Amino acid sequence: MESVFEIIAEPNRRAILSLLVSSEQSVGEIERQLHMPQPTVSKHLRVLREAGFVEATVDAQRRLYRLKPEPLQEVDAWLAQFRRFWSAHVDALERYLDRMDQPSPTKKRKKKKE
Amino acid sequence: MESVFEIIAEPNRRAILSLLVSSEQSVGEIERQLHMPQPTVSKHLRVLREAGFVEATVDAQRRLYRLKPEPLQEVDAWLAQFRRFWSAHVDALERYLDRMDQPSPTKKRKKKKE
DNA sequence: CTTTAATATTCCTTGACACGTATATACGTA
DNA sequence: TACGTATATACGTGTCAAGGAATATTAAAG
Repeated sequence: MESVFEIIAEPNRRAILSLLVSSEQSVGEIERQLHMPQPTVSKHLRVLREAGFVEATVDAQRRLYRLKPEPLQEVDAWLAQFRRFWSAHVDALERYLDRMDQPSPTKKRKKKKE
Repeated sequence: MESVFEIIAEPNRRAILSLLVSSEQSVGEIERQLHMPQPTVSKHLRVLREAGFVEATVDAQRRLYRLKPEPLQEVDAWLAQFRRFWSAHVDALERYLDRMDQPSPTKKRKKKKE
């Protein structure tokens, strides 16, 4: 389990991360909100913790987990190389649709979305 | 292989995507630049194609593969929910560093949070 | 000090998938 | 036609990670 991409490939782990974005949560709270068995939650949290996605503080018997930004920023950094590419694509599509708008009604151009 | 996250979990597939961001490439070109066996390249391209990450056009015996933006934008959309969070973190860090920077060398530092 | 609550860990099984090797298909050309 | 090139697919294999069930650990409460 080396890369951050493998970590977020697991749907339950993504769900946990999404849950933690609002505020820190205990294991039991995560368990209840996501309807997952407790050992499953603990095991995924362990993976997330060791990969640096979350950290925990002890509160009596509870562990409160919260998000850490760095690994997700790493994903963001990898995605950055594609943003230039797809914004160029959107521009090309818009130019294309603009050209389609003018000509005769025999073309298949459909309605524009609001 | 349902989610886009599982697709990009594989390092060779990420390498292929990064290669294609500059321009379209044939299977053989990918094979040579990434030093991967040809069947491996073809198999990964199949996965990427079926997931909508790439598309191919036929040029004689060659297939020219190029990037499609939508699936990567989907990843970007998922990441969006965390940007608010980590920019808040960066802001907090910057405020902290600002407080550390401004005072004259004779002043003492604030206590770190726990 | 026994019990209950919260979380972590262990063991086992199962399935997915990445790889290598070999072969198949398709196209162009002598 | 036969042949070389480019790409795709089939098959067998090993690895690894996720899930379930049971148990261990730790802390608080009684």
